Amino acid sequence: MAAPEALSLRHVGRGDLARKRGELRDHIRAAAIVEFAEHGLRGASTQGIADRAGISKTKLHYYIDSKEELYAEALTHITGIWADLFEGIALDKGPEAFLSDYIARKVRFSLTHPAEVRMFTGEVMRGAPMLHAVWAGSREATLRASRLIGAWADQGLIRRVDPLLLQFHIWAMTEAYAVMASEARFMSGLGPDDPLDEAHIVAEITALVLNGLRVQ
Amino acid sequence: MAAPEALSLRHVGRGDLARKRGELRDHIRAAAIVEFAEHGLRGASTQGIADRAGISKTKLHYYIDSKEELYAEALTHITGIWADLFEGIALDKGPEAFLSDYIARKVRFSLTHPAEVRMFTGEVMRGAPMLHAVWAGSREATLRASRLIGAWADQGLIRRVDPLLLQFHIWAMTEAYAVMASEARFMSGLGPDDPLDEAHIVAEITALVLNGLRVQ
DNA sequence: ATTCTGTCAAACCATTTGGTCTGACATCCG
DNA sequence: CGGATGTCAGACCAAATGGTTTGACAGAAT
Repeated sequence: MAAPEALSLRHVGRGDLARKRGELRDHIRAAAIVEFAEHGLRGASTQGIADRAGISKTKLHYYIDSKEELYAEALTHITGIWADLFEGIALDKGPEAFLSDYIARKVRFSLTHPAEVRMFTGEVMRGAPMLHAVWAGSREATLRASRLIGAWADQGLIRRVDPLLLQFHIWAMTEAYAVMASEARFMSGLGPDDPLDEAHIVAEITALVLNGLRVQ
Repeated sequence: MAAPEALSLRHVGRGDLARKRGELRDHIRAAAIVEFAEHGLRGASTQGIADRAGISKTKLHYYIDSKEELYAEALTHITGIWADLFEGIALDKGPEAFLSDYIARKVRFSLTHPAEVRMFTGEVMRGAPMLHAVWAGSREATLRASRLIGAWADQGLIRRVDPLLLQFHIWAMTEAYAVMASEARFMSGLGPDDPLDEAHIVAEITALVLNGLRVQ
């Protein structure tokens, strides 16, 4: 197999050791997420992670204890970013404003952080053995959103739907642009590195959902 | 790691060797698909495949040449089933009939063959290096469907949409019930082995799409 | 200067991996 | 019967894996 392209590691002036160390850990995690996204926990190799990070395997193990620990840390890092993404989203401006904002944020994250979404999806695909703890918290947010959607239906603002399945469907459509990005590019006639049209994607999903709910 | 449960291998009377041989290959492929779905090509082990098939590693290698060959054969097998699934679907009965049928078939396949869908999705996630040849044919069908959807819009039967993205979104929603089945069960409060409600899922996706397109 | 701490490469190690070799046994064909 | 062919388990092997040990070097503190 060809050596993977090393991520660029911006040069850090010596003297600021704590910061340098933290940045290197971030850099390693970013490299690891790409490797885990492509090969899963079992298929990922520490050598592959080191190569992607542009460091030796020894240096990698100077910063981490084990592959499993790095995997778990990357997963919680991702779920943390994910939760942060929806801080401060407006819950009280009605279905159209909320759904438009929600969909736009999800699509943007999928396009800017495809490796993160893929690694997460891979973990879910193999039964999510390490995620049930994380999900316990996320389930709360999901149920809260379900009640909100149910209330909209009560008020006649939208057609009555299964709120949980609606969320599944929005997740599926928005995350698809990370998961099956290669398929989307191929079918669209784009090259492997051409950018997907974020505004167009957001507009199409939003229109499908708003019309699908018969938002008033 | 605990030994994976071996798939049941129905006893085959001796004497019918050709049939027995073919059935054993099918049995091995089924076991391999489960292993590949869970661990990807690199993470899958031939020992794991042999264990799942309930045979020795030697016996496995008596029937296959290499892990890669088995992987490729499983992929083409899956795409073959997938193509067969849509033989004879009615193209001329208008959007509602077509979309309802299409969604129902996709959901059913995801629920009855989750490992197949997951293995395929895994391959797509890692850039689908082995699928571009397969996709060349499938792209034709996709473009044909796009023209059909465009014609519906021309006739005023549906709202105007990007036909390609509409297909992506239907794929994403329907395949999600294989890909993120564990997440769906968790969020729904179901146990890991409880069945998902196929009719309900089909109804919700179909309603979202038909309303989303403002089908007349 | 010396000692201590953080950083890192080369060599190394035990285990697991994909895959083969040898040889046994069974069945079919003459 | 006897050989040819198909089927399969156990021992085996080279390579790759995750991870450790050794020791070197740099800079800061004493």
